[in-house]
Amino acid sequence: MTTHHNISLVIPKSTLSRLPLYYSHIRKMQQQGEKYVSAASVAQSLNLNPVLVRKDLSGVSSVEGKPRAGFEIDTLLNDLSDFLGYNKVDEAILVGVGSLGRLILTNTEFSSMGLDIAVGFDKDPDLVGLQIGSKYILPMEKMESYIKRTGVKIGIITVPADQAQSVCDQMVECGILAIWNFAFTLLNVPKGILVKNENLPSSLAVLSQQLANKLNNIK
Amino acid sequence: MTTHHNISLVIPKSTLSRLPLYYSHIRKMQQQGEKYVSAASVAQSLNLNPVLVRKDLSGVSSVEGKPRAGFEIDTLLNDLSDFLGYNKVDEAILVGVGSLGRLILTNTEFSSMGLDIAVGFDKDPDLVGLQIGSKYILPMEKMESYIKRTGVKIGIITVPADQAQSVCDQMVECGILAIWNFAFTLLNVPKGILVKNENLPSSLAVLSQQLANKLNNIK
DNA sequence: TAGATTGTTAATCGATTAACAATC
DNA sequence: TAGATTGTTAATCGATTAACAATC
Repeated sequence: MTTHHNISLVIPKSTLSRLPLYYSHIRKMQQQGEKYVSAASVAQSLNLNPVLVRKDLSGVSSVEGKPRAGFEIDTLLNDLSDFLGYNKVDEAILVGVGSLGRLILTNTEFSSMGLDIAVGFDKDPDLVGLQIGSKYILPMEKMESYIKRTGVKIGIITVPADQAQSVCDQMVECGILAIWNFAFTLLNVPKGILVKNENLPSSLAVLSQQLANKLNNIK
Repeated sequence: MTTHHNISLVIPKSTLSRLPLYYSHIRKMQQQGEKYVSAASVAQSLNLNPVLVRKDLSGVSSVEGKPRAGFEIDTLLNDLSDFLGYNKVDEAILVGVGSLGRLILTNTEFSSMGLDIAVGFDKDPDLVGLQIGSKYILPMEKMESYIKRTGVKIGIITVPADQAQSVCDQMVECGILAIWNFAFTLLNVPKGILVKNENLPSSLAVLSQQLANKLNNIK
C-alpha cells in the first residue's frame, strides 16, 4: 500500500532542493524523445543514491512508477512542475539594483520557474526611472505602497550587507513573507517569515577549507 | 579536560559554513572597539543556538574562552582567519565571462577572503584579450598550459549549463582539484575532486514551496 | 559569593543508506 | 520465468539541542 497524491505530504527541504535538478534532467530526456524514465537512471546520471531518488520521486509523483519501466515522463514532469510551482507564477520585488541585482532582474530563467520579478527598487536617484531589461526601477519610497497594493509576498535583497537588515525590516513591515537574501549577513526576522540566504563567502569557505585539508592529506 | 589547537580536528561542513558569518560579525565588533566577545552574544545576534556557536568556536579557537567574559576578539579573529585561509591566498581561474562571470571576476571581496581569481577564460574571440576590472581574458586553448604552469587548483565555472560538464572535464584533466560550479547542472567528477554547487533554482524552489505551504496553512 | 558563561556528554532530530519483499 | 525496478521498513549517520558540571 502506498501513500500518494502529495496532499499535505510534507516534503523535506533536502528533497525539495533536488527536485529542480530532476526536473531539468528529465526535461532533457523528454526533448530527446524518451517516453519513460527510471529513478535508477536518474540516480546514475546525477550521481545520487538510487534509494534517495526513488523516495524523492515517489513523494511527488501522482502515479506509481512501474517496475522495470519507471515513470512516464510526461506525467512525471507535470507532477514535478506542479509541485515546484512552475505552473503558477509568483511575483517578487527586488531591492538593490547593483550589478548582482541587475543580473537577477534580467535573468529570464526565473520566469520559467514560476518567479516573476515585477520591479526593482533602489535609493539611488540616478537609477530610478531606468528600465533594466523589461523591468522598471522605482524609488524606495514607493516600496510600501507597491507591496500593499499588489500583495506581493516575495522580496529579493541585493543591497550591500550593511543595508540589508533595514531593507528586510521594511519589507516585513509591509507584508512580505519570504525573503531571498543575497547580502552577506544573517537577517533578523520575526517568527514565521521565511528567509533563504545565498551565501557565497560561506560556500567558498567550505570549498577552500576542504581543499586545504585534502592537500594536507588530513583525511 | 578540553581538546584544543585544531590540529587535525575534523570540522564539519555545517560548522565551516557558519565561520565566515562569525568572522564578519566579530570583525564588526572589533571595529567598534570591543575587546571581548561571548559565544552567547554571537548566538543572539545571529539568531543561532548558543550551544552551536560555543561548539563551533571551541573547535577553531586556539585558547579557551573565559567563563563570564568570552573570547578575546583579536585572538579569536586571528584563529578564524587562519582557519578560513584568509591569511594565505589561493589562486583560482574562472571559465565563462558572461554577466555572472564578470560579476565574480570583478568582486573585490573574494580577495580579502583569500581567493584571488587570476584570469578568466572564454571561447568568445571578442572577449579574449579584454581586461575586466584588472583581470585578463584568455582563450580556452590557453587554459591547459596556464593550469599546468601555475599549478592553480581551484576552478570556477560560470558557463551555461550545457557546456559545464565539458569545461569541468578539461579542468580536471589539467589538474584542478576543487570546482565552484555556478552552472545549473550537477557535474560528474572522478572521486576525490571537490565540487561546490551554487544552485539558485534549487534555492528558489525551497523558498517558494515553503511559502506556498505557509499560505495554504499546511503546517 | 552568585551568576554568566564555558566545554562536554547524552538525547533528539532529520536525512541518507541498507535490506527486502512486491511486481511487471 | 528471470531480473530490473519499484516502494517501504529498519539501520545508520551526522548535526543540533538539552542537560549539566566547571570556572572566573
